[in-house]
Amino acid sequence: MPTIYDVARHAGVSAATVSRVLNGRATVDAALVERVRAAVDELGYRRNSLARNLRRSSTTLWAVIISDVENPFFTSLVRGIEDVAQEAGYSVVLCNSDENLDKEAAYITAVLGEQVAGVIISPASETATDVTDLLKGGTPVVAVDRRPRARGIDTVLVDNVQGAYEATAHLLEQGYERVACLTGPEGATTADQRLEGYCNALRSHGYEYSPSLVCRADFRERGGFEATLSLLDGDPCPDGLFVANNLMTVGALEALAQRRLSTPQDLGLVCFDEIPWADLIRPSLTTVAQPAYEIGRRAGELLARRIADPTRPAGALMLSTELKARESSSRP
Amino acid sequence: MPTIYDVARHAGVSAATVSRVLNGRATVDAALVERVRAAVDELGYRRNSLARNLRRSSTTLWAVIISDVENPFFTSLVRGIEDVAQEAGYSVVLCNSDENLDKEAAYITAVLGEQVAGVIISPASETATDVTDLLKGGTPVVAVDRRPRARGIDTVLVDNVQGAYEATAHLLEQGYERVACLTGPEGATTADQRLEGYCNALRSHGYEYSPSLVCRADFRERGGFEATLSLLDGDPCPDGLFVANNLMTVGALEALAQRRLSTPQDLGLVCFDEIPWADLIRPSLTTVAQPAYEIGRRAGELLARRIADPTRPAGALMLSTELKARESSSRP
DNA sequence: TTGTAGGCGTTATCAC
DNA sequence: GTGATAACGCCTACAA
Repeated sequence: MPTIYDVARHAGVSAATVSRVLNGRATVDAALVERVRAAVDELGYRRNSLARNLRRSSTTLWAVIISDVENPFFTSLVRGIEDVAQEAGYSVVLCNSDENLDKEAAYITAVLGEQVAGVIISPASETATDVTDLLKGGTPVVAVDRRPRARGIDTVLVDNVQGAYEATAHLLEQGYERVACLTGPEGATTADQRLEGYCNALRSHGYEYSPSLVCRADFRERGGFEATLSLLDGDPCPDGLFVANNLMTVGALEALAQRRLSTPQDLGLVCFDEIPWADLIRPSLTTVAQPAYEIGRRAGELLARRIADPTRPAGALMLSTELKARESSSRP
Repeated sequence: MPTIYDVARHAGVSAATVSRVLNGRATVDAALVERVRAAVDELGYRRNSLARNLRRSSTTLWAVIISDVENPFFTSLVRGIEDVAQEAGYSVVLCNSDENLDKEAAYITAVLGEQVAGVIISPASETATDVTDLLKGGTPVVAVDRRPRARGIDTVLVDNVQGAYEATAHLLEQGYERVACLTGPEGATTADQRLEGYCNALRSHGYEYSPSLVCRADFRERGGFEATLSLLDGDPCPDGLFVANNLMTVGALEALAQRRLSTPQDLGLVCFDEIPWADLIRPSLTTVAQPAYEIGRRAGELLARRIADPTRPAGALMLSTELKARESSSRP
């Protein structure tokens, strides 16, 4: 692999001049530029990013720490980030935390050593995720989806309370009277806020909150399946169900199929998170769509801006969800 | 940020010794090890990977170049790669080529400069994708999903011909008589091989190949939608349809819905690629499942092995698909 | 405008 | 077993 010195020798200039041409900063005599470019082509020179990174003590890498790339919500999110990153000249390193705090902490440490230019993280836990090491190290951080404990971090969220409110209100207004809520684990802000929205809707529509109509699971398919079965076995038996994320909804649908219950006749169903196949299943599935791609884009833009100006005050962005009423919640 | 020299001073040893302790290669006196570790903790020292990378002229990064993370097939694939990578101490950089050769080429160039430890690529084109630069630079490469032009590359594929054969044979054996095939663009090996399997099945079942029952699209939803409509308008009108990938199948389902045709009564449907919601739609969808996660794992393992021993002869792995017969192809 | 020279933080090669 | 020292390849004051 030729170095910048080989190019310099070949072009009859100094290494500094080659560097200047390559980086296009200072002005260089047109004739020299020409000779340097020719030498670069002839030798097939390519800049060694490792040396450059060390010298500049920074990389052009963004780390994205999320729980699981196989979740369509995170997939779209990552795509949004990646598109912005590419426009801004960064690459994206993927880190699946699997909601596992140890894995997440290991990634944070690794990312510190790698001197990534920035981090976008969906904190596995509001209370236990610790990004202070990153902040201390001066690494720009943007949080998405969930609010981090540390303040002063750029954040992109959706209005979970409002989204869950609309979902629940929609079911109540369709005439369902015993609407249950299947939400995520305690301590996850998304889970708690969606439960809060559910409660608000009950209250504002004159219904009483019943603990036996609320169940928590782990935001995964298996958990959704079991939790739905237990809700169906409860007393009172729900005639409506609001599920707080996409994966648990898959489990809920399986539970309903197993019990031979159909929507919207036996039970009205609304799910938080847009689902690619919501329109394809019969009956089609009513969802509270999160703008996942847009969340990713905004997070990427915030990160780029913070990298450019580390002193700017941190901002929190809250995007809206959109209720997409389909068949599963339309009371016959 | 403390450097290795700060640690050395603090522990009263040389930088070389600190390095030895940190890398655990050479044997160091137990007492010194202790002092070094204490100094590391006290100072909160963390290795600067940039300097290490430069010195060793290598990184612990794998680049994964695929067309789109939003495609569930690639998502599972990436997950498989990522899990192996983590076990082996590597991180994964994501590169979406969008099936765009320029973007792909740009990533290949970038990846060269970054001196990644290895590359896993799903080539956008068999003929036009050029990985020779990578090979010349000595970067280990593993191809997945599609066969690259250059030989001597580790490759993980599925048996597309066999999978498509089974899909088509299944439809014919169910009694569908005018089975159409919607495949991908010419030149994509996956598209061509799946078409080949379709043709083989027709022949072995005594049916004649009819050009008007074959249509090519771009492997995307929109293309699948339009191609399906044109197939339905063709003569003869198909009573069965084999769609060569997941995204086009979404388009096909939309086209069928628009025409108010239902499976399996009006038309038998089988799709290549497993689909997360295949079991949830009604009627459920018959698929030819690719072991996407497994492909990713195998590719990761091959890459790790090649990095360890760059001289080992390249191997090609072919995994099997599995026909998952569900309702959409079960002739009433 | 161009060249010289020093150093980014680490690891590997020497002597000791 | 340990310590000094020289790179790895690039960028950037500073000097010319």
